[in-house]
Amino acid sequence: MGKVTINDVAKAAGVSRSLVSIAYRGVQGVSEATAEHIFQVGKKLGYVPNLNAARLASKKLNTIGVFLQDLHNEVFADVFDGIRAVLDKGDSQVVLAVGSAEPGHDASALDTLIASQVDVIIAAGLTMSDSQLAKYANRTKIISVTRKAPQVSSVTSDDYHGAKLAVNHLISRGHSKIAFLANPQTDGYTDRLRGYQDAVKQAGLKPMIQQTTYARVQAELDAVKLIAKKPTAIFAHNDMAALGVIDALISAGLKPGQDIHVVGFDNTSLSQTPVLALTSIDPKSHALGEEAAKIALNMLKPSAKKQESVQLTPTLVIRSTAP
Amino acid sequence: MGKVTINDVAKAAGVSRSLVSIAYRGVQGVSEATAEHIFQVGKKLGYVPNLNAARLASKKLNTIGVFLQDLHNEVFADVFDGIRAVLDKGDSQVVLAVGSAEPGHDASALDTLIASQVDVIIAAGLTMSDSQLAKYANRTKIISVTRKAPQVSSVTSDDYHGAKLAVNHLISRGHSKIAFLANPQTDGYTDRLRGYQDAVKQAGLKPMIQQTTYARVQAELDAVKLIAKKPTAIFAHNDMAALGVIDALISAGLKPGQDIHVVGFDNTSLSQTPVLALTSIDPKSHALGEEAAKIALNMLKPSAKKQESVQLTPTLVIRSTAP
DNA sequence: GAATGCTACTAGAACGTTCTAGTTATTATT
DNA sequence: AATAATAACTAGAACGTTCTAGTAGCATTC
Repeated sequence: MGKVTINDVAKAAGVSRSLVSIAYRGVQGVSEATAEHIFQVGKKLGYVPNLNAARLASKKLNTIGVFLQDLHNEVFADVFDGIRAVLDKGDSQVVLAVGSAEPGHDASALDTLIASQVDVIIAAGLTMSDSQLAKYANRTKIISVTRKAPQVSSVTSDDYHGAKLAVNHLISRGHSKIAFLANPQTDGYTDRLRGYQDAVKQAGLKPMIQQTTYARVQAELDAVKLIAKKPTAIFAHNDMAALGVIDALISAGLKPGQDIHVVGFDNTSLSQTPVLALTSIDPKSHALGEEAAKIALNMLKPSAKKQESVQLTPTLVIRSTAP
Repeated sequence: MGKVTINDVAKAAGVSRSLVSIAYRGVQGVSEATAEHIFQVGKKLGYVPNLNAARLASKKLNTIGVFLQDLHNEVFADVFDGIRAVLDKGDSQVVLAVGSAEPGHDASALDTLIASQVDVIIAAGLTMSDSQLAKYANRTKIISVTRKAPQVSSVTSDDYHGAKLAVNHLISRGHSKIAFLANPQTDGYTDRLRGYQDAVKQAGLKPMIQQTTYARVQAELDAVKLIAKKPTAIFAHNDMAALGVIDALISAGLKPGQDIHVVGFDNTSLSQTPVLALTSIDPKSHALGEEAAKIALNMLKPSAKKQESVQLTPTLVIRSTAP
């Protein structure tokens, strides 16, 4: 079980170590015949190039670090799919790190990526403070996805506009008591809040806001409080929270889409299922991932701009919880 | 932005490179005072140990590779939480790789983990063939989670028993036309199928089986076919498929839990929501992750057994789709 | 007061790659 | 026929750590 190294392959194939390296990296400088020979010997010996050694020795290995906040929220799976759709075509490598409910965990995940010497970091759903994020941006190239941040490259959806879309849809359907279930811990909180407030104000209505936290169960509890205030429609800061609202409605014997209308945010595959049929704002998560990956690839080039931000325009997807 | 190395810190702190290494690894051999001094200098210079170099030089770095098949399926998030619950306490490091819908992708993900020189691999939801998996097991220590495999360490739920639980529950409620929506591509397919068949046979009933694939949308289409055969209850191979079944029922104007009963498998947080209230078999995903992590830690020790397998006993969680 | 053990530290050789600067052949150009 | 250009290959120095074997100093033991 002793590890087979590049030297073993070189010796067995009767060539230099350098040539084996060239062959395995697939760069020019080796004849097709010898390359084939080297691969055969390598395969026989069970040679697998040591990625750590490669990353140490190589300056230009195009390693991209990806951070995902929460595996339980499908948004991040969508973003990751988008990232991979772009990256899989090229010759870059991906190092993954995921966050957790614990507060400081996203910082330590970024630390691990930096320690792995990634060239760029794509971070989706960071919860750290703006100032902490700015510090990281000083140390490494970082692209924040879903979370807007001053001084840092970001790929986001226009949360303000998305919130307005949601509320205006409800207003156009004649609602006058529109509540907002907000999560201050989540990306785009301030923008969605502003969008909600402006839309409500412009229609001459009164805002009705309830704060909640990340967990769906908590959203359900807070939704109960909100329902007690008798709104006719509820806009939830994301689909997971919207699910909490629907749960609360059902437990209260109310029918979503009839007694109270509900709009979510994220348009996850969950909202698309006929059971839920959740009207939701589509932030184009997959496209966010793609854009972030493209920027990441740009940043690998020496000519890269320091900062580059993209904002996509969300759309409203009408389903039966708010027809 | 030039990288700060251990040598820079050593020089600036007036100590040897070795001592800086000792301090940062937190091992014995440095006085508290100098360690503090080293950290201060390191912090001032912005030193971050290069993980690649460390992994290359070190023999005993306790690196554990984790493979997750599909970020869209919450089971794997649960498993990962379990893994982390155990691993976060120790001093091991985790390298993550995730699969995708593409067929050969899980093999290349394992290759990457092996190339990263991980000491053990915890692989959740592998879809490769038994023989291919056996080959990997020859090359590296590997623990298969959710997927049982001969000759390979595995942590699984008793799928046979789980399927029987589901079917027997339906039988006890008086059902006589119980269908099974099966996915041959998924873990535990054969066992769940056997469990279903045996339970049905023992009750003197006729099996009614429809195959489907991984995607939920496909499950919905296949569920439609199944419904045409007029079963009174449907057992789905997992929660995602059960969701497809429920979608199909609703589209057909039928009420799950009333017109047709539905049982899923995985007990994901989704099934727990009041909207769905899906009766499901709980394979203890979180515990599976924990057990796998414990075995992985055992395997790091030189005295480790070659193969170690654990099987947990699933339970039935009754909710309103099959009361 | 010599031997022993312990703590705090260091020098220098690994670890397995990549990369720069060559060296040979071989082919093309004048 | 001489020169230039190209292709195929190599030697050896990085890369930034860890680890083994050791030294110096000091307290403890007999």
